[in-house]
Amino acid sequence: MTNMTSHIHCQNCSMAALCLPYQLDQEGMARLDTIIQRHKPIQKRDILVHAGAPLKFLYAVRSGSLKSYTIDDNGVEQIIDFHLPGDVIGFDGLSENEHRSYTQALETSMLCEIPITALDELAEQMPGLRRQLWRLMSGEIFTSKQLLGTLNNRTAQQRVAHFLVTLAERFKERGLSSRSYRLTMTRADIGNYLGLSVETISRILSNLQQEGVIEVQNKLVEIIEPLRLREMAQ
Amino acid sequence: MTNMTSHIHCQNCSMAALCLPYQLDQEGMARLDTIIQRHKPIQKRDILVHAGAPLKFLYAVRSGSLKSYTIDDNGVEQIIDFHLPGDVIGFDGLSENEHRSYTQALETSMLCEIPITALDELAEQMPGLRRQLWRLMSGEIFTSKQLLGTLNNRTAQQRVAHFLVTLAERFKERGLSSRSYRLTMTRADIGNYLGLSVETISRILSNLQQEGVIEVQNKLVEIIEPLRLREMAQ
DNA sequence: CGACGATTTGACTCTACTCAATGTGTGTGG
DNA sequence: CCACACACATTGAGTAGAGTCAAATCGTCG
Repeated sequence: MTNMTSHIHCQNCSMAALCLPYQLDQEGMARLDTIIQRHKPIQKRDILVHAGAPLKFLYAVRSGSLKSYTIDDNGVEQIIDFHLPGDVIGFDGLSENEHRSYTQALETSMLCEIPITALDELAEQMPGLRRQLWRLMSGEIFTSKQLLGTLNNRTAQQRVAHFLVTLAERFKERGLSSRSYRLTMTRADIGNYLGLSVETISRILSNLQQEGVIEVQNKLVEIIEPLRLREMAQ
Repeated sequence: MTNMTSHIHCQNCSMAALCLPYQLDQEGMARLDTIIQRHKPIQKRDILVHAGAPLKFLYAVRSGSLKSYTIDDNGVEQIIDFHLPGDVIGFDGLSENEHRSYTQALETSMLCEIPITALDELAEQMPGLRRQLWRLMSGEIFTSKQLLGTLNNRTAQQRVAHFLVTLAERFKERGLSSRSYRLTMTRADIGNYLGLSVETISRILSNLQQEGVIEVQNKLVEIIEPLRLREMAQ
């Protein structure tokens, strides 16, 4: 039997428009494809990278989802990101040549492995790739600063509403339903990320459901009134 | 009379180690220097860049300090960054080719203006410059995600202590005293940045002073017990 | 089927906010 | 150089939103 993953290439990956290949021509995509390794699937709870480990690869998410977190001086986990297909993991480590956070799978996930040195060489020759790398990093800078503003000066309800809206937008970009989706992270993860307690997350999801804005069934979320939810996020 | 600023070059700039020229050799620095314009000094309250304006230049701070902020849908200012000498402003705009935030001087400040297109061309030819650009962007990604973790799940006192410690570290990197410094931003700015009210900032600075950890005299801060302050930031 | 982790709900507490009043500094114009 | 005005900062009192603690229920994976 042939390797089932052997036919996966940037050229036919549905996430290409969000990922490194964005705006590359056929030849550029083919060149990028040659340096990329397909990583074996990782299982729920598996740790992809450890904070402090040397940064040899960036990883692009092909399917599934992951969370990144740091461990602070008190040994407390602090989630800094959730990764969906098309996201590139590891940019925060480039400055020190080592990973700055842990990244753990929230479900079985498939990844592409991109060697940094080969990527640098390719970026030298391909202005389009260089621009996309800048674009991705710049976007990450903006969204994390934006998030800062979203969390500061906002109530618990606004934060949760913002979280749900942002997830919906991200799913939509990925060709998935922005109306209903599955949360692969726990309530505790969401609370940690938003700076709220588990109980508060649970209560607010219940309230939003009672008000008819969303339907929640365990991990499944359905957004009944997208506009109202968006207003609540302000 | 000759232009007083004409003798300022990357080669003799004291901020070179923090800025774009880091780890470039003499020749590389000279090449970088040719594309950089010295911007005329900007005065307190002047706005350097407006959100939405096309991104033509990055700016490096040579002296002084600035704040960056967005205006949210409710017209409320949200400060996302304070810039000190050596910092590069504008990375968050690369993804959309326009500035994503406003940047305003907190005091009279001197800036270097770096044309993006020329920088891209130079980065193509100079691997060291490319690496430093990656390093700076990556560092910004890390610190803003780190800050997220610092603000979430932390009390007002921890946030303020963290803010003071971080400023001290940044002044130290810049060859200035990490023991005493002047806050160029108002208490309201600090509160906005940390997600706290002006009153809370004021009260906490008073408390820290009463406990003998710091001395505050208006804008002047002296850190009496750096270790204790650092502990309080945890 | 059983055990453990995740989630929900309730009761009480406390931190940081708001509102209000007063004090302090800075800068401008006469 | 001084006086006045305005922005900035401090301090106090009362309040509310989110945290903590506790207990019950639900789901999932051996």
